[in-house]
Amino acid sequence: MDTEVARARALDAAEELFYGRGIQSVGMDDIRGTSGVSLKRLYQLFPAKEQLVEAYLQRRDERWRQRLAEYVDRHTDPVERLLAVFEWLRESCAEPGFRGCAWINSYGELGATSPRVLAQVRAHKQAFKAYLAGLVGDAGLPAPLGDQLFLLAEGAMVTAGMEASPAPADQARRAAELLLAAHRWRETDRETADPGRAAGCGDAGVRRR
Amino acid sequence: MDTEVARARALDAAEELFYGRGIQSVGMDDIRGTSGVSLKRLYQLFPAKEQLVEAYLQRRDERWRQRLAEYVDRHTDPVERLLAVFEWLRESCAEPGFRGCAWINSYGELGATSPRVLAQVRAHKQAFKAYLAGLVGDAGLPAPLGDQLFLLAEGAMVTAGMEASPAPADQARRAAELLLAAHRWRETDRETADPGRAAGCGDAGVRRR
DNA sequence: CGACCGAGAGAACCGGCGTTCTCTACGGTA
DNA sequence: TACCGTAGAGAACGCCGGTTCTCTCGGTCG
Repeated sequence: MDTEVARARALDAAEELFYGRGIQSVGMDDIRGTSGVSLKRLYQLFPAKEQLVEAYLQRRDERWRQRLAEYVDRHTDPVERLLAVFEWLRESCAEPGFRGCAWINSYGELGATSPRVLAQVRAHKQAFKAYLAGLVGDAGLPAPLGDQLFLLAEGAMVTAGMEASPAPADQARRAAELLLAAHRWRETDRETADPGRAAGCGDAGVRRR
Repeated sequence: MDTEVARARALDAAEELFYGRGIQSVGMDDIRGTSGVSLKRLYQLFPAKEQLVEAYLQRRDERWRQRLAEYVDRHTDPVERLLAVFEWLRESCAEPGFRGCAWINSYGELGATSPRVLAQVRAHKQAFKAYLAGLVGDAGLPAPLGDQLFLLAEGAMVTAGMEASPAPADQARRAAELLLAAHRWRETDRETADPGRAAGCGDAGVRRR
């Protein structure tokens, strides 16, 4: 068996088992059983379990972001591209075996004890946040919206996993639409009716009833 | 040592260690060392580690929701009570040793293998969501806002843990204000200018540019 | 054809951990 | 004082899992 094939099978098994059961609940022998790659080969490819975990998270990150980008690229309108993120999320959450965000789960389990895992988690979240920020910028919307949409997406993935339902992704999408509209209204308000308040980007415009 | 005291010390140690390091990374001997409660006593109080975990999550849930309610009860205005949730979240996230949401972390680690843990996690999230729904109802705001604020809060806790910063709680608070305003405007629009669209609660009012 | 290299299967090693057991000491009681 | 139940300290037990080693076998090259 080719080295590349063995590596791919090992990572396939790692993804299936680590994501489905949690990392510490899966032994290297389980990886061997599922992948068909012998222990000897496994340890040639990955000198320790931690590095298999790292490689699993990294490959999943690449694929995850690529699939997201492909889905988003089916749209050209900048606002539709933003909302497409939540549609894609909804599809992801509805897949069988969905169990929340792989990186958040890994963080809860190993974030405190494995610096390599922690680095992978942070890198993934940072990349996702940067991607959202790019979409927000392309739509000519203010940067804080990117962070807010990021929080909605995180909450949706976590909650969809725990409730075993894609409904949170729909709720997040509706919230995203409202936030979009709110930011746009605020921008136009600022330009036309009330330019003096442009500096304070806080809650001044919201509190009044 | 009194039984109640031993139980409390065991749970104190469990909370400190399980939350700080993850559950599977902490052995019963660590609990003993930190709590000063002998192994024999520990197993009299909790027949197995899983039940200590369960009790830890349950007691933390009670305290967590009580502290939240106390913070919220310092306000009387219904809208301020809603926003107080995010202020309290911000304070929680800023505490030293904050490492995200204990229940989300536990879900990632044991949700797939321990039904008792899974039940605790779901119960806690359901209770928090119900509490938010109550606040939203008290403010006379539409129910979907409760779910949306819930997602923001979840995202904020998770992200604050990973980034080791309370900033996400601030971002969530601003998003909450915008969502509140959006829902209110939509309500007034519906009553005054455009009652015919009241039935469709979807995105019709947002898409138009 | 024979020596060698690499790979796979599985045992072996070693430490860790959940759980139980033993031993000792102590405090209360007749 | 003698007895007894209890609690704590720590060892012991069994199992599991990460990692390494051994043995065997098939293919390759001189």
